[in-house]
Formats: sequence, C-alpha cells, structure tokens
Amino acid sequence: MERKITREGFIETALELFHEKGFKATTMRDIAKALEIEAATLYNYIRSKQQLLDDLVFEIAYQFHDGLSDIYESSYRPSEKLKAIVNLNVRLTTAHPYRVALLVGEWKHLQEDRQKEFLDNRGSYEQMVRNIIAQGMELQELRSMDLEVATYSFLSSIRWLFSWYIEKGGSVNPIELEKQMSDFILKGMQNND
Amino acid sequence: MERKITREGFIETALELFHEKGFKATTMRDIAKALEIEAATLYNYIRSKQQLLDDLVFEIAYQFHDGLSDIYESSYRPSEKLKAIVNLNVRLTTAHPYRVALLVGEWKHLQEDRQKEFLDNRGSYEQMVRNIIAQGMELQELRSMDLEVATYSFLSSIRWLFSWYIEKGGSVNPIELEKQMSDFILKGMQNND
DNA sequence: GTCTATAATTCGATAGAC
DNA sequence: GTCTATCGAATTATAGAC
Repeated sequence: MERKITREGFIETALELFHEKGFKATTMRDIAKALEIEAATLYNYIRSKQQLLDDLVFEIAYQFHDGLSDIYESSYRPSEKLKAIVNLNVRLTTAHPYRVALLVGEWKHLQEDRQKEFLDNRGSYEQMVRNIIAQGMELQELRSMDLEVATYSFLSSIRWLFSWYIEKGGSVNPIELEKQMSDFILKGMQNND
Repeated sequence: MERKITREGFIETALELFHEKGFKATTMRDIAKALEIEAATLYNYIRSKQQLLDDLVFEIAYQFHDGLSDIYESSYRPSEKLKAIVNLNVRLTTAHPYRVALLVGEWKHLQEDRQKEFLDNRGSYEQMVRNIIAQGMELQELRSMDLEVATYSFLSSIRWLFSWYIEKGGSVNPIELEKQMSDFILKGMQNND
C-alpha cells in the first residue's frame, strides 16, 4: 500500500508533538510513528530537525513582528494601537496555536546565531509596545503606572493565550475572545480621570 | 587538589543551566563542566537527572500551592486575597527565580504519572484563583468581566515574572516590585462604580 | 568524594534498493 | 516517496580503583 503524506500534514503532526513533549524530547522516530511511516522517510520533507525548528519559529515570529510594525506606524491613538495589538495576537494565536506554542516555548533550541537574531526580533517587538504604552501615558490616555510593569503585564497576558486556547481544544469563539481580551486589558489600563 | 562541591552549589549551577538551555538540552556533562568536575561525580549528589527535576519542580510547586491555600482560607476580602497572591508570587519568584523558571518551563519533562500529579496541583491552584475572582465579582468588589479571561490574564501576569526578573539580573527591588505589581493588577480589576 | 573506563541505549542522519 | 539497514555521535548511568 502506498502512503501519501502531505508536507502540511507532516508539519501539523510535528507541531502537536513538539507542544506535547517539547522539541528536544520529540524524536524523529516519534513523528514518524504518529504518521505511520519510517523515520528515514521524513528526510524527504525536511533537511534536518534543526532546520524545521528554525523555519517554523521564524515564520510565525515575523508574522507577529510585521503585524505589529504596521500598527506601530499607523495613525491610531496609543490606546487604539494597544487594542489592535491584542486583536492581532488573538487572530494569529487562534489561527496557528501550535506555531505560537513553538515560538513561545522552544526558541531556546535555535542555533546560537539564530537565537541571537530571534532575540533581536523579540526585543524590537517589545520596544514598540513599550513606546506605545509610554506615549499613551504622556497623552494621559492611559493611567499613570510603572512602565516596565505595565509593558511586561500586557505582553504576558497576550503571550500565554496559546496555552489557554489549546487547553480549551479550540472551542473558543475567536471573535468573542478578541472582544473580551480587548475589553479586559484595555479597561484596566485606561485613564478614568 | 581536592575539590569540594556543596550540594547547594551544585543545585544552583544546574538550575541556571536548565534555564539557559532547557532541561533536556542540558547534559550531566554540561553541569559537571560548569563545576569543573567529572560527570560521574554528580551521582554522589543525585540519584538521577530525572529525580533531580522531580525534586526541584515539586518542591517549589507545593510552596506556591500551600501559600495560596493559606490565603484562600483566610478571612480577607477577595480583592485583598488577590493582592496577597501577587505578593506571594513576587516573594517566591524573587527568592527563587530559577526554581520558578523550572516550574513554569520544564514540567513537561516529568515522568507521566508525576506529570499528572503536577497538573492536578496546578489545576487546584488555578481553581482557587478563579473562585476568588468570581466571589469578588459577586460582591461587586471587582468590576464585571469575563471570568476565564480575567483569571487567565491574572495568572499570566504573575507567571511570567520570573522571566523578567532573571533578565534584569535581579537588580529589581522586590519590595518595590511587589507594590508596583499589586497596584497595577488590582487597579485594573477593581470596581470603580 | 572524585576519578577513569565503559556499558547500554538512543538519536539524527545517510546510503542505497525498490 | 518509502523502505531496510546501519553509521557515528552523544547521553545517562554504573563499576571499581584511589
């Protein structure tokens, strides 16, 4: 009997295993077994396990970064930008929960030079968020608060979304989630003078 | 020349490497090299790498759980309980940042039966927090919001603290951090009717 | 308590037939 | 595109001398 594994199916299976067991603890044999093929066959789809991680992590990382750049350079007011960031995160996370899980949890296993590039990218992302929050406080759109604590809390809230979404088995309505997240996070930061 | 490695020094070195490279990617040789001894010598201090993970994860996990239980069963009002939870987290995290990092990031590498026990413990922790927030809304101490989103955001904010604290190299004043975190998180949730 | 030496296993990856 | 077979390296852990 002829097997026919699509690249897409292979990737999704690998991503789920990476989430369940972690990248390092997931062997090529694990992935192959889940697909009911032999491990050697996987090398028709990828060059190496390391390259697979690299491709997947950077693909989703730049989706976040590029999306945020557009928001950052827009003419929205700071509080509107924060809302747009929440929405961007909800959209990307509900669309690609396991890729986000990989991004958040497994970037440490990138090669040294690629890890550096990843951290530069992430640092740039965080700096844009920090700037938006700082500007919101200057304009008194956001209430006065410790900038680092506010930035870190904001980022944490949206970063952990993938975990919750996967736990719920994707049974959450993304549109409703977007609304609830925006409401909650923004209302907590807005100025009520 | 006689080497003298204390168990405490060994543990701290191992924890830092686990944080830097991840538990699975850190070999016994890595730890040994950092301590300038041979890998075989490490087995005078531990029974196995797996047992070391288990000991460290459950020790800190039950510190969080027991601390929360005391708060949960206290006569504080819900909003005061939330503040106490933030303070508990800041205290444990600044006192043991690398143990918290292990707890948050490496529990997946526990053995299957132990992983189940861990998740039971964590589920119980999260349920207590959820109950407190729900009660706070009932009493109208907290503003009305989606319970799951509020619980998840609250937990996320305090869960990622270790990452920020380690990044800053412990240069943060724990007392001031406690104040800023409590202020920010609580003010965002309290009812301003 | 620390070492050398090594057993036992596992893993990523390749070669080559079909 | 998938298989069988296998290589070479790395890893956890133990045995036993000092």
